Parts: sequence; C-alpha cells; structure tokens
Amino acid sequence: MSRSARLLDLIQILRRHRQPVSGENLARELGISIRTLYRDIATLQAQGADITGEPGIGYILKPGFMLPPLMFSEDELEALVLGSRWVSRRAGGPLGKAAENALAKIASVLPKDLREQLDATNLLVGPGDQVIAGDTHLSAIRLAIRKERKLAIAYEDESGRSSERTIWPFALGFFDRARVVITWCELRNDFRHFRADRITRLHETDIRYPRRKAVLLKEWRELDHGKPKN
Amino acid sequence: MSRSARLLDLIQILRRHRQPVSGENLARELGISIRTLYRDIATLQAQGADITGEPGIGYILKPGFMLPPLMFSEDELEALVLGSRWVSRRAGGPLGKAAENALAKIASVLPKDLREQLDATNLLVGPGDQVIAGDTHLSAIRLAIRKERKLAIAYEDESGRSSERTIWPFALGFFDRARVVITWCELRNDFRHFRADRITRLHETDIRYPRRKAVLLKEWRELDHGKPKN
DNA sequence: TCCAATACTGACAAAAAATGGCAGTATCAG
DNA sequence: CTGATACTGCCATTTTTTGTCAGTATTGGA
Repeated sequence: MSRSARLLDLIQILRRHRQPVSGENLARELGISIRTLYRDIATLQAQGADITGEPGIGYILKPGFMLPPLMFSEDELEALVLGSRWVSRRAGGPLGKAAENALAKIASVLPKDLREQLDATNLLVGPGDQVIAGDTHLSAIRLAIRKERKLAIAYEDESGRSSERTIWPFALGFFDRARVVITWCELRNDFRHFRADRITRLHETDIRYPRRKAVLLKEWRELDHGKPKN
Repeated sequence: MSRSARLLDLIQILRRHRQPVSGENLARELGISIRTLYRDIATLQAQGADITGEPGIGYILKPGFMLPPLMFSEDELEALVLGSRWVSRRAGGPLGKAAENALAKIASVLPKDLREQLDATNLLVGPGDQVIAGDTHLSAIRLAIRKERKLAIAYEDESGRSSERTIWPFALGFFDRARVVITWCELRNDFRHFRADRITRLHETDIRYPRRKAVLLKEWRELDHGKPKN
C-alpha cells in the first residue's frame, strides 16, 4: 500500500475509535512500525488534521474528513464557491463560519494566482430577505440530528398556540425566509415540521431516538408533500 | 522536491501554457526525465486530471484545479454539501450540474460509510420561488465573464422599453427570484445591472474589454448601493 | 516516590519506491 | 515517407520510506 493511501487509512481508523488509541495499536492495525506511525501522525498534522496525542493516553482525532488530492473543473469550483458564499450569507452562525473556513482552506492550498481568482470570483449571492432570527437553537439542532438525539421543545405555532413536545429531529430545511426542523413528533406520533424561530425553548436530551435518521428521512421523502407544513 | 509536490507543479505548468506542450519541454521544466514525466502524467490522469496527450502535438489540460489532500471539519463539509445543493437546485443548467458533479467527486473519494452519511446529510434546501426562466444565456454570460469579453445584447427593461447595448460583464448576482448580470455599459458609460431573463438577444463577441474584471468588481463594490438596480 | 504507559526524537542500516536510460512501438500531420 | 511526438517494458541506479534501537519527556496511579 502506498504511503498516501495509508495516511487516509490512518484517518479512518482514528475516526472509528472514538476513544483515544495508543500509537502501538494504530501501528499494529496498519501493519507498520511505531516509528513510522509517529512519522505518519506528524505528516497528517502538518496537513491540517486535528490529531492530538497525549503521553499515557493515546491519540484522538476531532471529527472531520480527509480528502485525497482531487481535481475540479472550473465550473465545479465556481459552484463550490457560490454555494459556500450562499451558506455563509444565509445560514450565518457556526455553519456560516464553517462555510467561510472551508473556502479559506481551499484558497490556502491553491497557488497565488488561483487564490486571487477565487477571491474575485464573479458569482455573487444577492442579499435576499433577512432570515428570521431565532437561530440560537440552530447549532443544538444540528448536533442533535448528527447524534440522533431526542429534543424537548416548547413551540408556538402560527396562530399563537403553545405546546410542549418531544421530537426526533432528522433534517433541517433552509428556506428563503426561515429554517424548518423536520422531525418525528412523539406527541402526534407522526412527521411534523417546526420553524426554528418559533421554538421558544429547547432542551437537549441524552436519549437516542430508536430509529436511524437516514431511514426517517427516506420515509419522509416518500410521503406526498409539496411543501412542508408546520 | 517530493513527488506529490511535483505533481502539483506539473498541473500548474500545464495550466500556464494554453497551447499543447511537448512532454520533453515539460520534463525539462520539471527537471526530470521524460520517462518519469510519462509516469507523472499517468498518475495525474488516474487522479482525475483532464489531461490529453496527442502524438505529434503534446499535452493539454482542460481548465481546472487540483486540490492537494485536505482536511475538513464536520461543519465545513456540511456547509459545502448544503451550498452545493443550493446551487444545484437554484442555479440549474450547467452550473447546477457542476455542483452535483463536485459533490459526486467528493463522495466518490470518501469511504463508504461517509459517502452514505453525505447522501443522507440532513441539511435540505427548500424549494423557494421558481427562478424566472430565460437562463438560456447564463452559460454564455459566465463564459464571457471568465474571458473578459464584451457582449452585445438586446434588453427590455421593466417598463417594456427595448435597447441594444454593448456591455462588459464582470459579475453575476444570484437573487432569490432572478439572476442579474453586473456590467459596465458602453451606452451609458457607467455601471449597469441587467436581469438575465430580460435579455432578449445576446451575441458573444471576441473583443476583450479593456479593463480587468477584478478591478471593475472592486470599483463597483465601492459604490454606494443597497441593492442593484436595473 | 516510583512505576507503567505512553508520546516523541535522532541515527542509521535495510527495504521499497521512484527515477533515468534505453530500446522499441504507435499515431498523426504534412 | 518523414519528423515529431506519445507511450510501454525492462532494469540498474538513486532516493525515499521504513524499521530498529537507544534514548528523553510527561502523565496518572500504586
């Protein structure tokens, strides 16, 4: 196996283990000596991988993804830049920041002339209507989706009625004027959508909901809906 | 110089030369033997670079960008996916396809479990209002921007008045309901915006306009405008 | 306090990969 | 047909990667 392929593998192994792993174990799993493992770790860190090693503990990787060398066409790069600009502008918060960081990372590895071209890329995102506020909960919602955790929320619907619900969030819709959490609602025992800005309180639980989010998403997609309702 | 760095270099050299270059020249410029050059070309092609070689002619690279190995955080990848989905949904046409291709390329290099995660990524783009049609000209406009070429257009403004103009397009704005070409207008001798769907005819010229698009964009940005007007 | 577990570094020989040279074939344009 | 070039296989040489060994440093727990 080539060295570069092995580096990818190492990232994968680290991703699988959520707990710290000793260098010795990693080396065994990769079939290399521990000395080479140290060199590999150093190489990955130099490439921006967020690996931390502590004496007596082992190595751990912050969740993330390593892309091997990759070729994009001009159109593809323009699409990525335009999309990231839209996210940075419309999503705001940590996700918007992440979009900016992703662009910055891409820019930082391009030669100077291309970096300038990317900065000056001529596709702009219009201002559009202000997204309705109330996005304090958005990061918590995204995290709950990722971890498939139940959320307890207080919600006020369009006619002003309040309710308390436990929901299984599995997707987040970005509309022009609002964000909508797509969930299974324990109260109604059915799929329900909630506008993020109408969630008045939100409590993260540690309880994992009993179905896979990919399956929920698939079932939800097969339902007949033109547009999500609240 | 490490092999991987040299491969990046080779891409750059090919990018610089717009005409075909012989392998011998490339090898000389890189300081390697021609035999190694052939191996490098093969490696790049295997990584997806669009290099074509013809006997008697030389090598040429379709415009594009090679990214070295790169690490993204979970948030950053979600932002890229969401942004690409937005482009694919709202931009449509070749640019939308390019967004899909970019995602597919990223997906194809990820291990299986991550690819599934990416497919099932839980950030969705709402349908939003239909973008007004009349996008037949969009690709031509993007190309003219890239190449800094003048365009001759027939335009019908919001009150129904028609005009013929020569414009220097330097940016393209994506609004919720329309796309707007941002240009220098020879008729008015000033910056002007044109909704893409109101361009009734469009003729690509081969004449390069006399200023750099990055400079035009910078000057335009420094003007005081809340929202672009037509 | 000491020990066990681990991260990490430098030096150097052994193993593996990359490289260059050569000989040759294939294709294309004129 | 010829000249220019792409491309392949083979193999000796050069460079890079790897493993081993001998160390140092840090941390948590006995």
